[in-house]
Amino acid sequence: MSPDPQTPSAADAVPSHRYTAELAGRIEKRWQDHWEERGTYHAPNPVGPLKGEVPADKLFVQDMFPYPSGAGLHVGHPLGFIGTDVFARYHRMNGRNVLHTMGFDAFGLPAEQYAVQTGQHPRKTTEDNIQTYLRQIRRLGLGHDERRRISTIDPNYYRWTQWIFLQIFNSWYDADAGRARPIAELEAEFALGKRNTPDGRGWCELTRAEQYAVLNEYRLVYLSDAPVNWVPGLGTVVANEEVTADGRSERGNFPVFRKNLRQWMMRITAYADRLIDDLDRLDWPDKVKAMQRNWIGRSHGARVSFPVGEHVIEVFTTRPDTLFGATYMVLAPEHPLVDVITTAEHVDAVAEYRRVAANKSDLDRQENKQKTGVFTGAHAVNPVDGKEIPVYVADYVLMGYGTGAIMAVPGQDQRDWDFATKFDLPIIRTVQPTEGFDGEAFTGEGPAINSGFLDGLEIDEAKSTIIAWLEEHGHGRGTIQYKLRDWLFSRQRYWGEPFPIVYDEDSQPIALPESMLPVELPEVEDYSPRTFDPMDADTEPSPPLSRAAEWVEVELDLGEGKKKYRRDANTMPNWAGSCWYQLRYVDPTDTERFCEPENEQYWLGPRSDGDPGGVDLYIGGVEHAVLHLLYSRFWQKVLFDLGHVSAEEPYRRLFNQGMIQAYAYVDERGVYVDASKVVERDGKYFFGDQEVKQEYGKMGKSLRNVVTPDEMCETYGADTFRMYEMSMGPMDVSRPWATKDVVGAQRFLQRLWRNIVDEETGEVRVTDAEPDEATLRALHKAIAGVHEDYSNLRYNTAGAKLIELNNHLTKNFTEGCPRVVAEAMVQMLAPLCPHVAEELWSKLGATESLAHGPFPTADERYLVEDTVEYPIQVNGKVRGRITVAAGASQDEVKAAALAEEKVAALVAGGTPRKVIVVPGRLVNIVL
RNA sequence: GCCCUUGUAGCCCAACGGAAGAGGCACCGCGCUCAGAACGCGGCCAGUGCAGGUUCGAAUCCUGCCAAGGGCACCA
Repeated sequence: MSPDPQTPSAADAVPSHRYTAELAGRIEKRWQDHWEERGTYHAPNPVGPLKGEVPADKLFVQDMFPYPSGAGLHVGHPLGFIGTDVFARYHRMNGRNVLHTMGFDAFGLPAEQYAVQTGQHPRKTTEDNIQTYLRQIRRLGLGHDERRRISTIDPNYYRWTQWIFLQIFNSWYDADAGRARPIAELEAEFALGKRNTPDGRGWCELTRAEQYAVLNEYRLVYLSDAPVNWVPGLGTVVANEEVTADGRSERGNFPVFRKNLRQWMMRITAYADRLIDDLDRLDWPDKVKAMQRNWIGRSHGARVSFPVGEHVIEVFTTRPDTLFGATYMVLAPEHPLVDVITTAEHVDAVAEYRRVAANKSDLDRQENKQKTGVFTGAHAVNPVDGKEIPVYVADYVLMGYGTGAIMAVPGQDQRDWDFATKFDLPIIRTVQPTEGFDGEAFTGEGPAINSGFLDGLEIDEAKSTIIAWLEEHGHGRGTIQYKLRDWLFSRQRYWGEPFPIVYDEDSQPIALPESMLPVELPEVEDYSPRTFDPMDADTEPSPPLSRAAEWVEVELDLGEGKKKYRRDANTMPNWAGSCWYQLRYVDPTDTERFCEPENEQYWLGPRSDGDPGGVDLYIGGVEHAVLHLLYSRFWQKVLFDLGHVSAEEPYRRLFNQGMIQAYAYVDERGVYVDASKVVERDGKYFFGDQEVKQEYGKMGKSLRNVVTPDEMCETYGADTFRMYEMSMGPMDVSRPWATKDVVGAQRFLQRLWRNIVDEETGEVRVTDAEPDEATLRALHKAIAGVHEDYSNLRYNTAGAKLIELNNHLTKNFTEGCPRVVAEAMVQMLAPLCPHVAEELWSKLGATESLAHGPFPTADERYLVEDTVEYPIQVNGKVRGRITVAAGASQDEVKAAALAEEKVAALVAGGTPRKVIVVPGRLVNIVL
């Protein structure tokens, strides 16, 4: 073991039983082995291989699924892991059956990329990384049930990912019933004639292929030829959620192109309403709820039809009440009606405009907010007043939202106002602006004007009136529009779950039967995705699996005798495995089912009326707000609808931990220097003799400011590291890492150790003396406070209360502190610093681990004071103090306050206007 | 541009609408030491981003502004 760098020469001066990093290291290793050998953190299930005695009171705590990166951990990563561990330990000590474990989300691009660089198989690199990761987190003393470790790349795991995919594939959304149902039930409805086929023929008259084609239109997973996000630089398509606001891929930051490709989609839009509405039932941060609502983007409005000759332009608007103010219309450049309605003399101009628009990237469109457009020569008829209004083509209208066409109301919409002023189009206000309004478009509340039969109505009333009118006259209808799109579910990668789908000679997708799962990844020569020039939009994805000819071409008996089929060569996106892993944690070794219903109900089921069920506490970063958390909720709801699970939501309570950031330093050349070697002098920072500039940001290799948990454990011990990390601030606040502050946590543990153990002899130095009143008060106050703090994830204040109590002991008991106090303190310390607590607990004579308690409870007697000191305020300023019995009535306190010498002088015989007595706090006299 | 979050000692952070300080780091003094501190004791340090308002009383509630961080962004 390397010598502690901070005490280079004094090693022999250190008492042999001092709680040093070296001793902490030995203690930690010993207890980690002990826990593992005895399965201390094994949580029993009601049924199945992990069956055991289950207390009714349970707790399921989960960390967001880590990806086992090759770079290893920095001190920011375990923040959440330790947070869940403290919570789990606290509840375990208080008698609950606590499920806490950690597995790995191990498919993904980095392993593939690393494999390409090193020539190693992604499985090899991934499994190596997992071992490294496990070694790193083991050192932190996390109380995981190791039996429940899972990994998405394990065929025994992805077999069930594929199984769930098939469940979704074999379902359709019954909008009338508001839930998913098996596709077989739909087929039965067609067969019985309860439901008409698209062309009206009887179900039996259709060929099998035609029947498949009809059903495929309903499935919750379907193949689509719609435009998708193609990323040549990655060689794969990605989901909308994986495209950043500036039109680049979240991973790799490559340009994204819209391209028509045949891809798998999941019909998440069918669940849009439930995904929004059920947010109200979740204990989640408002921020995340807001982001999901935003992403789903539900807006209420109307579809309105505007005739153009014999054609009809349908628009979506959230402001049907402003229909009388529609002075022109706009089609998106890609709108199919553009070709149809453009008049001969405008054809050239329109074609030119569309050509230019097509070549603009999304970024260009966004950066240039100057309105552009061109007249089509056509006019549409406003259904409310029969007026003819011109139809334009402009790229400020997007094909991807609503109907790709709008009615323009410049009086109430700033974008339309801008366009109208530029093209000299009329502007009619249809909402009376508030007095003094001197802006352009008015978007506020007000009565309708210039709107015929709507005049005088407020916006909401006008909306419902006009919608009723539109529906009555067949010009439109009220509707709801969503921003959410279906989920693009295929990727052209090697390192992911293969689809359990084959194609027959008609290219119809056919689901493989459950008995053929898992469909395992084949070995291939070259597992790299074929990537292209990132800017080259005219490229095609080429999945690595398509090159595994002997895997793709298969002969199977799918009920029609042995036939040749072609496998789907795509793989599932990274998110697939994390959509359901909480269910597998519950039943990790079940070979018959993805999760046994009894176990699911016990750990995840609803606990009261209206409770959606789910994990009791889910901690992770906010970056998954709309990706993982939306997808996961979607899968959960499908499984719920199909009767496979009892919980409607996967994660009942969500908590976002903050990010640990760090200072970084750049020299004159702008090059980052090793942050650990920078020293501060007189408010300036120096790297050697060179002055450097301080920056602040994420921890990372490129900023040269990484601090690892390994080095913290080495230098201070895991318990000190845990203690420090939890006491830096509240869990949800981002804060800067400061290695120099860690020593505070270490000093605390040393003092606590010293209060119980003789540093010279190693003997326990507690006494059997009865603690004095003040000590009992301090103890029970700490107990009460610590309970509060642990259950509310306020570990920083819990830690402070322990320090406070320990400081009291240090000051008052130089010859050893009373045993009862020492014991309670060790128990309270255990969730934060489990190793040293176990060690002290056993030194105090225990033979059982502290993992399952006991945990002290506060005695009310010591929480109430006999006497209370009241500050007396006169007009808000403290002028004196009185001490009265705790049970004194308000009148007694008031009388005592007025009698106080300085106060009486100020009141000087007059009558105060008001005397406020706040029981237990203070008295305020208003003169 | 819109939405959300956060502004308290040199730094990280506490404080049911009720005396601004729980804890840690840094700093200073004294003690113990040949010496040192990862020891003991004690201390220094802010009036809560700014301006208003509500209230007997505001760090806390409300309004506006400023700053930092995050999300969304021509979504009709």
